[in-house]
Amino acid sequence: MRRLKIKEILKNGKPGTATLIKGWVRTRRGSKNVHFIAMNDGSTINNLQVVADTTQFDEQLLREINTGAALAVEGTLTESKGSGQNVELLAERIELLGGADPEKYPIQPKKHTLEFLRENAHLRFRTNTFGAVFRLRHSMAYAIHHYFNEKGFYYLHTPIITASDAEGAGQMFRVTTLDAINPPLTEDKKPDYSRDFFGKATNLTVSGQLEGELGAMALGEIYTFGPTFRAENSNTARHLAEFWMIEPEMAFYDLKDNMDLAEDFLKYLIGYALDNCSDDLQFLASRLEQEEKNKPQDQRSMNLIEKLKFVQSSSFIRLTYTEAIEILKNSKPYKKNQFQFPVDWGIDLQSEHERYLVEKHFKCPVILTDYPRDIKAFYMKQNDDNKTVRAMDVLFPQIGEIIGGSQREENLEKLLSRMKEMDIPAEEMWWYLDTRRFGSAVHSGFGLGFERFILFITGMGNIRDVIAFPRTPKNAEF
RNA sequence: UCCCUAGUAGCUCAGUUGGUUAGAGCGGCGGACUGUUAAUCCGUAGGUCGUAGGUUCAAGUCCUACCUGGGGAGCCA
Repeated sequence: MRRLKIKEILKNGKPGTATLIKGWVRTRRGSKNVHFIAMNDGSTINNLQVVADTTQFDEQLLREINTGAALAVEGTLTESKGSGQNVELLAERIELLGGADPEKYPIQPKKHTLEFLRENAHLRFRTNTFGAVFRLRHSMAYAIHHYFNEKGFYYLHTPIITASDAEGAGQMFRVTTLDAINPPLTEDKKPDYSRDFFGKATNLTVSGQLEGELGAMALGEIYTFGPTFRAENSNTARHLAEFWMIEPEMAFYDLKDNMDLAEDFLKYLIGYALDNCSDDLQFLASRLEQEEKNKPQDQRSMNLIEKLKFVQSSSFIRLTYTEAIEILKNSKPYKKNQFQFPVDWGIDLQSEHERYLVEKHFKCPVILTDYPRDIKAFYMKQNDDNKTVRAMDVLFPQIGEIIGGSQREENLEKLLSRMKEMDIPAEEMWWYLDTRRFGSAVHSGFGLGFERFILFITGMGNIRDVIAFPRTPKNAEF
């Protein structure tokens, strides 16, 4: 008999059909005559109830059907006599595929804290919450590829190992095969990377952007979607040492085209989740509502699904950094001295400033543009005012910066002079600069932190709970 | 990395100004129950109080260091 997925049975199952399922026991309740087994196979958040006539099965077998055990169940689909489900599986044959010792199995049919489940990350997929999170994560990854494919973008695989550390996007992880205790040394007693595997010092990538630009300047529109590594000692609910990033890069796009794409892209993904993941979203939404009940009234936030619909239907507010500084200087918290950090043109905005703009002033996603060039990367297009660059940051409520991007500097001389000012060795970047030497053109791109986006979509609070096996300082378990 | 905070049973927590045999709920185990919905009811076992030092007649409780988690900040996606 062919195994059916529970998702399919709950959707299309006809009473009277002989059916085989395989999955894991969520709960078992029993009485003298009948046992009820809630089965989940990961295909959906919903369980299928298996009904087993106690007298027809071996007592020892029933005893071993504990939470966490893997079973194959063959039987007849029937209309449920109880409330709570339409159909259930009347078991005729139950095979214990793998038991789960109830004294040792850590996942109980009760509410666990997210912290505890994080320590059991290998088993947390078996909970409703993490099942929902990881099905959503998959759907969003799929939707991202679908979106770009429909728009004629090409998926470009940029390297994971890179010799350039020019971008300066944070500390990098060194990749080496040199002996850690006795590396070959140069004359001035430093590790001799010329004798390393690649003949030079190499690291894990912090961004695929620079290589992405090379692809865009021939293929037109590309995107990368791969792992990214930052060796920053960041200990927050929004940072990972290993995370996934989507970086589209488009020839002939100016900053406005870039913003239009970013906004349309985010809204498409939200719409895809609403249309295709409603069971999981519904579960996460009600889970969040339970949590919100413990908070004081004024700190409660919008229902997850309402929030997604709101962002999907709103026009993101676009304004320049300079305008944002004006708004902040005229704000109540500024006048009452409630900001912890100063507000002045030229300084980088702090989270408290971004949060004020997004959550208090506009109450809507915001795209900030045209930042002072001194606080932004070398490759950003310089404005004619000689002070600002064509950068854009998309700011979301609670998450903060979810997208960072810019129009790129396509003028070779301007790019070179900026690199010189910032002490970036142009010789090592010859390949990057060649795009400006040969057939240069206006182009733009941005980076979307995948996990930060999944935080937004799922309403989860900690980035370590939206990636299967989080890598953070002092944590590389599993 | 900085500031704050926490670590007590498998899990979630209580444990008074330091004072005798460390408590509960859930989970586990045993039993009851003709269809349950994280079932219900009765019974029962289960603890080097994060680790290492120190103060004290006496430390789960006070002090120091370290480890780990959480909240906030910085860096950023």
